[in-house]
Amino acid sequence: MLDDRKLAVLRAIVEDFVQTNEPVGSKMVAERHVLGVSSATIRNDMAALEDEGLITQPHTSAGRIPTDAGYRLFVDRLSSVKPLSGAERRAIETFLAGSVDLDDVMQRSVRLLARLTQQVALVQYPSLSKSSVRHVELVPVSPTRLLFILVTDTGRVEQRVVDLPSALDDDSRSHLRAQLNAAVAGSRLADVPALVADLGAAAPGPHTSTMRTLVSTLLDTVAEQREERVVLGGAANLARAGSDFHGEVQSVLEALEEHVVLLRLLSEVSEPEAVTVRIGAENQAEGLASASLVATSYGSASRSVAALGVLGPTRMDYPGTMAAVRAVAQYVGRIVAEG
Amino acid sequence: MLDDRKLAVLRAIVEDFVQTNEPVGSKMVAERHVLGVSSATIRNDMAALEDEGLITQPHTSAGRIPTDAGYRLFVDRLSSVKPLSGAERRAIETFLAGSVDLDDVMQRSVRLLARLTQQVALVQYPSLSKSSVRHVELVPVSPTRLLFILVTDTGRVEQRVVDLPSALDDDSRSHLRAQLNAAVAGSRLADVPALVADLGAAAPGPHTSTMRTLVSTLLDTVAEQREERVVLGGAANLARAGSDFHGEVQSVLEALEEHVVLLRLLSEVSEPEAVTVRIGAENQAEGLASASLVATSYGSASRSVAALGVLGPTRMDYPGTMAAVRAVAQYVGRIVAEG
DNA sequence: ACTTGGCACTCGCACCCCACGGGTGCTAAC
DNA sequence: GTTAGCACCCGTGGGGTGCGAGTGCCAAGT
Repeated sequence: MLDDRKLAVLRAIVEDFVQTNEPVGSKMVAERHVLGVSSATIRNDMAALEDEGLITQPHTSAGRIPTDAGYRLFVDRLSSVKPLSGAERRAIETFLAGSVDLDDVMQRSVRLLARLTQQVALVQYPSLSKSSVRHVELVPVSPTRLLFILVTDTGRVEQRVVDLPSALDDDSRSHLRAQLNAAVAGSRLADVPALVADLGAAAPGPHTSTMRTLVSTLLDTVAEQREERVVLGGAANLARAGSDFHGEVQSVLEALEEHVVLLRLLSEVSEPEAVTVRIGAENQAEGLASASLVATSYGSASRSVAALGVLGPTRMDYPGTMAAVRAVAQYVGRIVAEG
Repeated sequence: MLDDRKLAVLRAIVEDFVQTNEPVGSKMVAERHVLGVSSATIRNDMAALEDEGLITQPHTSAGRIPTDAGYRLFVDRLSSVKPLSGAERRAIETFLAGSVDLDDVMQRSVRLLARLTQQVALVQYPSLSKSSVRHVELVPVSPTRLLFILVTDTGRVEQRVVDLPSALDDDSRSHLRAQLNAAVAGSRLADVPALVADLGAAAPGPHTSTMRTLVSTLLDTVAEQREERVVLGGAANLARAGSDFHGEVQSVLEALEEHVVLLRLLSEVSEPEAVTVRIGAENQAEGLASASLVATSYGSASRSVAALGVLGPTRMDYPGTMAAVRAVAQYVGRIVAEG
């Protein structure tokens, strides 16, 4: 049904349409690509491709444009990974090199990605649940109040003000801190709930209830809702590509403010080392029906700690974007693993 | 030159135009507002107002719309502060009540402000330079590396990874921390440079160079570039008001990504307790020529610690926006002062 | 069986034209 | 100083039209 030439025609249509943003007709394909057949033949092929639901015409007697399914096929079978230019690689390296802390890395990455792809970039902070505890610190703020600080091996620093049930002197504080660190330092945060389960109960002493408060703070910090963070950039690129979103720029912008939704989307790009592409309606999200997500996870070789990617119109340079996303993910992964 | 009636006409024009988004003509003014004169008279007044540069007509024989100067006059002399509805006050209170830490407060405030005003909201983190040191903490990460944490009385927690010149054992670390805290805890961050000036030099001991490293980290943290942060929200509201920006939505979005620019703008709203309005070209910023900034500072009664506000089209409900900004600033100020 | 040239047909788009109507400025009267 | 009347301006929108890109189909060719 779909012989090689028909696929070549599809590829030609996708490539031309991405480049020119105009419905592409049989004649265009015939003359801009060397397929060795006439426009009439291509017309027939295009009719077949349309029957398969891979392309469509915006209105009768205009050229064809790819459907979501068409892009999907293109991405899956027709696109070859476009290697980055040396200049781009160097740009990535120098851009990320000067980072001073995790916030800085996230911020720089998102800007970099937005600039490279000319689209909206999303970078997720390392998941707490995929990080390990490096240290827990208790900083006094007032006799009955302290700042609970959690530092992970991925560089995240989470803090939380805690109201204590009773006053706490320096020695007791040190003691509690030592206990907490002994229990959880070095462990995966995912395991923390199990590790501290008995800590509140089993430590009878003058500060049992304080310890219980601290433990619940710790658990709360790891808890679902607050554990994930995402930063985004390049929203201005939306305006430039505005027409591609069929006047739905507003709903895309609204979707971007729903970090919860973005995090869900990012969490679905599970497979490590591979760049995932979600095209149009494949994104199960309000307002992103004419948008595509190109994302991948990042981390050290052994484990991925979070995801990053870009969001753009379905009419997007997939090979180029995928290459950029993969490259940035590699660098960010390396930096986070070191830091 | 500008008698009371002419001003009343200007007010009518501003109000109607803000409401309808259509150039308002003399007839409209005559019938929708009770000025006791005929449309012909109003025509004369409008001619005068146009001579003064307060209104203009987008094209010959259309109604008039206010110029930047017209809005300016309206804001300065013609608008009465619109009190918030009880429902709004309650919304603010409940919305901000559940905040758990500073990040949370900032995030909630920005969302709240965006929703109340239907515009882009900007909230600046408390300036480090206007905060005091509550505590400095040194968390070991490896023998030659530690996490430098600075906690301010405004709830900000800044951290920084520091590479040490030599290994540091626990006791020395405690000692250095005690020294640092003794020197700066409780003082204004603005005064810190002076306070630590001699710390590096005057403390001869095995860890002089380590101390020097820490001091320079501390100074760096307070330094201009990284000290200020701003968070924004409600960008989707830009799209809704898109037409007001004369197709310059993109440049507005770009401006929003330049946090440095936003911070400069916010820093110019110095006067405490007053809501500052910058209209159109008064914003000395690329791409914000058709935007207005309504902002104010917030903090406790005694001192302001930062600013917040909203950015919208010049065609904006100034009284309502000003009321919302002021109210949110009051609540946020109170919360930050407590926390 | 596939390919190709030819051809009639279909629309979207850009363009033009013109009537409509809201709005103005002027003038003369009050 | 205010008002009614009036001529005039011009942007907007609807209808008509020609153009051109593109299609689908068919009959002939390989």
